[in-house]
Amino acid sequence: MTNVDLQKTNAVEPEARAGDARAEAFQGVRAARRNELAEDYVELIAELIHNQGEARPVDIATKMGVTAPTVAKTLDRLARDGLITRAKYRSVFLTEEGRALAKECRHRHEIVLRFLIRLGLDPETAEHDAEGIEHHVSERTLALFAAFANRS
Amino acid sequence: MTNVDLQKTNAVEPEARAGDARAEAFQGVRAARRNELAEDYVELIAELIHNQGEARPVDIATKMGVTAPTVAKTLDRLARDGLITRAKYRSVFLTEEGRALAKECRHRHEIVLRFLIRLGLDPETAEHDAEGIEHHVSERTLALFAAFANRS
DNA sequence: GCCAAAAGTTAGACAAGGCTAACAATCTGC
DNA sequence: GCAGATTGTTAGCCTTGTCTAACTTTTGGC
Ligand SMILES: [Mn+2]
Ligand SMILES: [Mn+2]
Ligand SMILES: [Mn+2]
Ligand SMILES: [Mn+2]
Repeated sequence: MTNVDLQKTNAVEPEARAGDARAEAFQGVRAARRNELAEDYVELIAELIHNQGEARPVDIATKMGVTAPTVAKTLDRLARDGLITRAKYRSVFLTEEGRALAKECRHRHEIVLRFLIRLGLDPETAEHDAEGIEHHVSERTLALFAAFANRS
Repeated sequence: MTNVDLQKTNAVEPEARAGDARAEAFQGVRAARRNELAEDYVELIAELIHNQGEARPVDIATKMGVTAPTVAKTLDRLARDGLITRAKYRSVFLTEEGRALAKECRHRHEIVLRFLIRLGLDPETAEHDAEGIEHHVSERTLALFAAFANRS
């Protein structure tokens, strides 16, 4: 129906878009939400590999605050999506793509965290909020956050 | 193991907590995520009622960028949760609780948006990012955002 | 080297949130 | 006041992400 309206009233529209700017914003947020878990996982996996030498499901479960079967299923999805490799009963490895994503996420996380602390937030709340906010910050916003965090 | 370690090293722990601060942060983010949709819906419904006199599912679908059946199912959940009331083939009303939540969400949204614009972001990107960030901002952070947005 | 504990997997349940297809009710313009 | 358009509902499918229960594999202390 909205589709039909669009086609009628706007037949030259380059993309068959879903309507107004609001709808686009919500669609963007939904898209971001779909990546949140993968982002948090690869970031954590990279950190575990760095700190402990390997990323074991049990540690992922502890840090994420979920049960082991939840981790197992999630890791299967990450493997399916090409972000990690794994073998039965073994610890987890990042693919090239996973490593790249982890690096990017860590970078974003870092900036958001430093920004919040610079704003005046206590480190604990900052860490908490950064963990959620990081997934919803555009490149532009990130640049502004970085500039603010680094200002003298 | 971390669990066991914790129990060993911290047997007087008041709450049987799930481990470290990290796990708590992730659990908090997951809790926030569970409320996102309800928050966006009640905020939008309040706005539609204010602007058009009523909130019709078709308009909710258009603004949210989802299909009508998705809206129907979501509205059923909101009704179950006491945030709205609805009758078949009629438009949607907020309960007292829904109205309170909508007001709070609108307030938060407003502050986050003004904050981002004040930071130097273009209004369109600001609207986009605010739509995601608003759900992950603690009271403390919101206060800092408000102070920054209102500074002279 | 055995065997118990720890870690990991598998199976299966369940809710949320998205979709399409098909049908039902309401509204509107004549 | 009816027919066609619009709006709304229902049914059913799918994926994600969580859990518990039960099983298997690995590991480590003796
Ligand atoms: Mn995060
Ligand atoms: Mn993070
Ligand atoms: Mn929002
Ligand atoms: Mn909002």
